Amino acid sequence: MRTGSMSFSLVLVPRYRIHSLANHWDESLHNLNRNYGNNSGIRLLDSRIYGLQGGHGKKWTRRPVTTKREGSNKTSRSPKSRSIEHETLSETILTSATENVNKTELGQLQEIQYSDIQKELAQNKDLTSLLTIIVFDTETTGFMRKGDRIIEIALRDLQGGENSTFQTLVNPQRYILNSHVHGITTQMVNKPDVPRMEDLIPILMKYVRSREKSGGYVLWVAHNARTFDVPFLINEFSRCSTEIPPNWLFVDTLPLAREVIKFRGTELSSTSLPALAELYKVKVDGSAHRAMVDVNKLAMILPKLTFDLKLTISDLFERSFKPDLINFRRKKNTD
DNA sequence: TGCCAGGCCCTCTTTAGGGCCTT
Repeated sequence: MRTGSMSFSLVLVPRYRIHSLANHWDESLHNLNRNYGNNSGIRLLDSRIYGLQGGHGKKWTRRPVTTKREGSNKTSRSPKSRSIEHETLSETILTSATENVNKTELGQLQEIQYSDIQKELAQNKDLTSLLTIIVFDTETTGFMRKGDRIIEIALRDLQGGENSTFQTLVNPQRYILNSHVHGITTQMVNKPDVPRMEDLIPILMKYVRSREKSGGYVLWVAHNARTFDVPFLINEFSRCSTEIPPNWLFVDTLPLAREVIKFRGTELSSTSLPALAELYKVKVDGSAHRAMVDVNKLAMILPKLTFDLKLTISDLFERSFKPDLINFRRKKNTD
């Protein structure tokens, strides 16, 4: 098991129950400021504390590939299969027969099923008791979904509390040619103590499960998530024959930044993460383009962004998407 | 020979083109 480069943080405040978006942001921001203001509030823990020995111990169930067809980036998951997943979350059963469902029907069912989830949660007055909001970021070997690989992943549970962050390098088992961007070199990741994605995924899933509420959903938030982080995540899970849990939903903050620029005008020079950080006067110590640094930036930007746009948790949730609804279409769509 | 990222948004407009955003 390659776990040596993984780390968790212990934020020195107790966990608390989220009552509202404002409370949620305020508390999270407070924790983040407290811990990053003096850069001393986070202690890195030995990964063994979290019990990371299970990767080869068969503690986790690998699920069949359902996110990608062989030789294609298009999703192979059908709504029929998803309905099964909703019923038996831990035992996904897929058959080749699901491949034959009419495409139009599939699209309609996808929309219906997902909107049902959104409706259910959006109408739930105690939405915050069901949602875990995780800000995340990935560093990769490049921009190409097909060929490039994730080499670092970091995430922060905005609920705070013990072990609210997760960060690790990932061994892509290849040379890294864009070290000038993030400072992560081939030598740093191609080591026995750096987990490969197949080692990491079960650990990551167990970590997220430890953060999520019973019967709840996990809202993953990233900047440009829809066309960058999430497709990379989908491909990595697919390569490892593991399915992204059906209760994971994703929010892209890039469209939110575009909305802000409409009424803020030239106050926001662009919709990039650095521009947002500048607008909201967010400063985080650390190397730019390292995953946890960008996670902490976005974690501090998010409450300001939602405040500007007057978004509630329900609003944020309604803007979320499921990974299997991402269009893996070619440029100049040939569908 | 064809591929080389791709979804979204804006503009000189949508039967299109180019820039932005992510590494």
